Amino acid sequence: MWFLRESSENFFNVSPDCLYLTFIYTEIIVEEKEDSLLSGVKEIARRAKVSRATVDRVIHNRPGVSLKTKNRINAIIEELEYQPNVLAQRLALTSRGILRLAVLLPDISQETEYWKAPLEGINKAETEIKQYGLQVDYYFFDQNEQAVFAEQVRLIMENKPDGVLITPTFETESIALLSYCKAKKIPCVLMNSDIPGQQRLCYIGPELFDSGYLSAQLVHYCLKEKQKVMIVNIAREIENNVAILRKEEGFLAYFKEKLSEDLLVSLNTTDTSYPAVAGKLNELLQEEYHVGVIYVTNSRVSLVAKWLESIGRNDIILIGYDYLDSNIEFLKKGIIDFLLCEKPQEQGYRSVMTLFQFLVFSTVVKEDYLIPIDIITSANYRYYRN
Amino acid sequence: MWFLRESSENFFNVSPDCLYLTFIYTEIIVEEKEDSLLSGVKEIARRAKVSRATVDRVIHNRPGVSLKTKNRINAIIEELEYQPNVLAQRLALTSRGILRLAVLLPDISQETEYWKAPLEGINKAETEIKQYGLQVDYYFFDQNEQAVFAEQVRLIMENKPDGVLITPTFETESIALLSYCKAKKIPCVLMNSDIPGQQRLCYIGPELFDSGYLSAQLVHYCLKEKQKVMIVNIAREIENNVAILRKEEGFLAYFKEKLSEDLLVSLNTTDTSYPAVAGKLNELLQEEYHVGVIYVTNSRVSLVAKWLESIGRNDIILIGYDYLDSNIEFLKKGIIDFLLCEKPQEQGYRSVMTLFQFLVFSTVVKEDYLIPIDIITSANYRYYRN
DNA sequence: CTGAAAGCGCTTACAG
DNA sequence: CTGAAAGCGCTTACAG
Repeated sequence: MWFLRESSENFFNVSPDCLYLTFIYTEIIVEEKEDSLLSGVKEIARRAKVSRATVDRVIHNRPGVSLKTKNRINAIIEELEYQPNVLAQRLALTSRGILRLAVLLPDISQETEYWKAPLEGINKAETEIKQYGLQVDYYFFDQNEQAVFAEQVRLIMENKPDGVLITPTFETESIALLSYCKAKKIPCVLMNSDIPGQQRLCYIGPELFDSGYLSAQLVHYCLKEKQKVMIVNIAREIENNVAILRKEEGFLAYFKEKLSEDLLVSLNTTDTSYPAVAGKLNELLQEEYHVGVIYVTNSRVSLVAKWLESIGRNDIILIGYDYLDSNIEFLKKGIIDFLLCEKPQEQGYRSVMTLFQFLVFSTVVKEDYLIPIDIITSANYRYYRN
Repeated sequence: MWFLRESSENFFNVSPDCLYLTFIYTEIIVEEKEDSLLSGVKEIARRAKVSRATVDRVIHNRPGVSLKTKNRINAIIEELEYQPNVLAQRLALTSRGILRLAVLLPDISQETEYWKAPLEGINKAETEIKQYGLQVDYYFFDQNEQAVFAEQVRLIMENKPDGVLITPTFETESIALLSYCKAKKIPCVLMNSDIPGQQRLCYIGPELFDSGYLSAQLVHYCLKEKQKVMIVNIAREIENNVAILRKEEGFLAYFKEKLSEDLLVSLNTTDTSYPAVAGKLNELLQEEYHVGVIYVTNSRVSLVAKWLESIGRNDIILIGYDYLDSNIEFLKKGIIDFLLCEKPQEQGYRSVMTLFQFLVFSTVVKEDYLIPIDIITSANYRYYRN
C-alpha cells in the first residue's frame, strides 16, 4: 500500500485547502501492515509494565515520572509510532470546564452587509465546538463609533475571556487589548486586517497590499491604449482605514512599477450615499472622459455599478470587492467585471477554530494564515465558496 | 448571546469554504442558555424511563421498539433539541471492522505531475481516517494504456471494496465499474471529470464547460484589436479526453456568443514532446502572426511557455491550467499570464472524506460537489491553496 | 514517583 | 420489545 508520510495531528483539520501549507510531503514509502489493534496507551502501558496514567504523563510531558520509566516509555512510543486518537482525547476532555472566547466584530448593518459572512463562519465554528466546552461571547460595534469600540474592549477585559478574536478596526484600542492579552497570556487572533509589529497568536486574513497589486494587474490586462484608470474610495473613514490604505498602496505600487501614475485619477468620498457618490462621479467623468477602468477599493463597488448602469456606460471595466448579493447582481449583468474576494466566512471559521485548537490541544499555531485572494467573474461566481 | 441557527451535523466538516453551500441560514435568534449538562442519551433515557440502548434504537431508527416508547422518546429528543456527540459516536464505532476503499488514479509520471496533488489529498484523508477503521487500497494506471485501466477495474471488482473512488479516464470501463457498484450497492465517487447520466454517489470536481468559458472570458478582456486567439490541445489522446473536449466546448461557446469563431486558430498535437510542440507552434505562427492570446487546454501550458520564451515573445498573453511547479515558474517570469486551478488536493481529500462519512455515518451526500474555478496570476499565486 | 478506578457520550452484543 | 454491562481510547482526581 502506498501513501505519503506526513506529520499528522490534524484530525480537526479545518480545511482541505490548507493542505498546501500543512502538508509536509516527505517520501513515498511502502507501509508494513502494522498490528494496529495493538497501539494505544494501553498497549504502551502493558509493554512498559506501568499504568496508563504514567504513560499519559510521559506523553504530555507532565512531571512526576522517574527518568528511567520515562525513557523506557518514550522508546516504546517511538517504536510503536504512537499517534493519539484525537477523538478519544477530546471526548475525555469534555469534562473540563467551559472556555470562553470573546469576539469583537463590526455590526451587521445595512451599510456593511460584508460582516455577515465572517459572523456566519464564527457561528458555524461555535456550533461545532459548543459541545466540547467552548462558549463564544459576541461584542459588536459600529464602525463609525470609535467610542463604542473602546467600550467593548473595556468590557472584554472586564470579562476575562480565555481567548480573544478581533477585527482591529481602531488601532489604539486594539493595541491596548493586545497588551492586555499579552500580560494575561490570553491568546488573541486578529482577523481581516492586521496591525504590524504586534504580538498576537496569529493574523488570519488577506495580504492587503498584494490584493491592491493584483487589482492593478487586472486593470493592466484590460486597459486599452490612451485610457485612464479611476481609483475610488468610498468610506466614512478613509484616512484611518487600514484596509483601504494598504490596498491603495499595493495598487499604486504596481502602477509605479509597470505603468505610470499619470494614468490614475483619484476619487474619494466620505459620504457613502448613492446620490453623493453619483454626483462626484459625474463631476469627475466630465473632466476625465477617457477613463477605461474603475477600481473601487472596497465592497461599495455596487454604488459605482449602479451609476454606470444609470448613465448607460457598460464599456468601462469595473473592479471591486466582495461576494455580496448586490455586487453579484451587477456581476451577472456584466457591469461589474471582477470581484476580488477573500473568503470572509472561512476567515471567521478558521479564526475560532484556531483559538479552539490552541486552547484545547495546545496546537502550535503558525503565525499569519494568509487567505487566498480570489478573482470572481460572471463565469465562475457560481462555484465560489465564501 | 447571538448566533445563527443552522442544520449542524457536520463536525467532520471537511472545509470551511464549503460553507456557502452547506450553511442553511435561517434567522438570528436569541438563545436561552440551555442546561447543556443535561442532554445526551443518558438524560433522554432518564426522562423516558427506558435504557440508553432503547434510546439508541430510536435515534437510529432501528427496529424493535414499541411505537409507544418510540413516540415518547422522540418527543423528548425534540424537546431537548438533542444533537449527538459525534466524537463519542465515532469512538464507539471504532470497534467495528475495517472498511476498505478502492482508489483508481492515473500514475504520477514525469509526464503527468498533475496527479501528485489529488493523491496527496487522498493520502491526507487516509491518515486522518485510518485510526477509525478505514483502509485505502490504491490502483494506478497509465493514462495511455486503456488495457491497464481495464485490468485495474477488474481487480477492484475482484477485491470487493466497501467504497470506490475513480477518475473516469476511460469511459467504457468506468461505466462497467459503475454498474458493478450499483448492483452491489457500493458507493462510488467520480473525481476530476464526470460521466453524465451515470448513477454514482457523487461527482467531485470542476464544471469543465464553465472552465473553458471562463478562459474565453479572460481572453476577451486581454484581447486587443485585430488580434487572433490560438487554442492549443497537447495530449496523447484528444478525441477521447473528456476533460479537454468539455473545456474546448465552453471556450468555443463564449466565442460564438460574444465574439466570433473567425478569431480562433486551432492547434492539436498528440506528440507531447517539446520539440514536436515547438515545431508545430513555429509553423502555425508563420501563418498567423497576429495571435495575441494563446489558450492551452491543460497543464502542458509550460511547453508553450518555454517556446514563447525561446522565441522572445512576451507580448503574447498565455493562459493555461494547474498549479504545477513548472507552470508557476513561468507565471513568475510573466510568460504565463493566467493559470486556472481546481484545487486538486482538495478534490482528493474531499472525495475520500465523502466516502468515509457516507459509509460510517450514513451522511446524506449531495450530488455533485462542484469545485471553484480559481484564477491565478503572478500577483496572487503565493496565497493559493491547492 | 505510581496506579486503580471512574468518567467522557455513544454503541453493541447478549440475555431475557 | 427492553435493559445491564462492557467497550471505544484517553484523561484525571485521588490515594498511596
